[in-house]
Amino acid sequence: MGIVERKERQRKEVRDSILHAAWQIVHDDGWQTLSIRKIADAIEYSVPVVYDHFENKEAILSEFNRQGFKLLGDRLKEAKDKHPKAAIQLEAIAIAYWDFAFGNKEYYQLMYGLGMPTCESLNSVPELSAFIGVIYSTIEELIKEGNNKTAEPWLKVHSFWSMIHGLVSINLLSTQPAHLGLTPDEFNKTILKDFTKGFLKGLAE
Amino acid sequence: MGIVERKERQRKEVRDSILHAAWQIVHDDGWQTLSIRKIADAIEYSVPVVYDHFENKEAILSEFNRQGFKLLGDRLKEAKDKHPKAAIQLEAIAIAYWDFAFGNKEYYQLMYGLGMPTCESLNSVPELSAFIGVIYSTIEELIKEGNNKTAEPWLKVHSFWSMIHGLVSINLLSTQPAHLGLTPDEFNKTILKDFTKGFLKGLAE
DNA sequence: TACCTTTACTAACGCTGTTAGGAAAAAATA
DNA sequence: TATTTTTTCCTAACAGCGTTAGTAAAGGTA
Repeated sequence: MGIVERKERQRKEVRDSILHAAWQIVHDDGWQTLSIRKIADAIEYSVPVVYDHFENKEAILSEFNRQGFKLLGDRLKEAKDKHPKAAIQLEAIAIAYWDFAFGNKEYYQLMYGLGMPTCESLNSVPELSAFIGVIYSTIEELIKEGNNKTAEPWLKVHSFWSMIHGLVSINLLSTQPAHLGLTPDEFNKTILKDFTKGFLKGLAE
Repeated sequence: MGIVERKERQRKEVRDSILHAAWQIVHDDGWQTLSIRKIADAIEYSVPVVYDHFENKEAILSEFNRQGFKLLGDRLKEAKDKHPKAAIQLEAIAIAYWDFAFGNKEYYQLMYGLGMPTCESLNSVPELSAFIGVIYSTIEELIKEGNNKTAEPWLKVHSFWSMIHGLVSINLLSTQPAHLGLTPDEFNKTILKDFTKGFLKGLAE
């Protein structure tokens, strides 16, 4: 008699409906508004039932976190496998990464812990343009000095800023283990200098 | 008679004490635990007093957001002004940026909206290493093909990943305006390709 | 039918941001 | 100085949150 099987099946159905409802809420109103009570309401069960399937709210988020990285990995692999040469593969990976992030903002935000309280900002902070200005003026100067006069300063500024911010934020989210016998700080400053070197070469042509 | 002046001074004192208390809480236990009640408790006033000085919690965070960008801008300017040549200035800026971020984690996290619910992770997600693997294998292949055999794949992987993530997350936080007559998407994909090109050059030596 | 296990509920605890309304203190006026 | 007005500040509440203890009902077993 398949009683236990049916029970297991029903259990899984409820679990899936929790994830489905959660995703709907996140999709509609963002991670910040996701709550256990809303999920319970959506699946037409009481609150403690949710806790029979997930230890706590974080466990639900973890599930999506995993899904997100799985999906991203798959997309990168797909993009890579479309081309035979590694050089072209790398660009395809970059584009695929970009498309994933913007085609699945909810996933990406969760995966990298984006989306804190004051996130509307960035645009509305006057101090931001002042700090960008420091980078801008330096790069402007470099273009003036170099041979690559057609280089677009804004483009280069964004590239430079992005690189550093990416490096920083990845390291702020997870404490990297030691690589190559270097401390994480040494390792990352090596990346920083390596990148700056390549960046300068791109400006000097 | 300086009654209004004294009142204004006292008002400012309370306002400052709110910010001071808030900063202490954030420094001790992180942004996630900051609450109006805790602030009120720390300044030995009741909750509504806080609302006499800040419209809401976000206004307090905005204040620190501004401070953060101001401080970052100043640090970058300092670093820049220590050197005469733009090329060296740029590296100094990169290092100063890094040092600011890790010397002022609280500011940086707020400024870039880092620090969501499931942020312990990144390390504990098995799917992450799978997705990194796709990038790793491609770069490994490129090093094998190129002339720069001593290039460190891990270093390059982190550099590549950081660049894309930085670009993505900055664009997810704020919708960039159109630059150079390109849509933001076009603009950023140009950066992406430009960066990939330079990156490849660095691998080929 | 009597028993036991599973399932799902109500109700609570201690938090959160935010605000309405009233008491007390300070200042201004008479 | 006494009275009135204004400012200051607090208590208490609303509505929401994650989480859990304790209980009633339903399902399966003997």
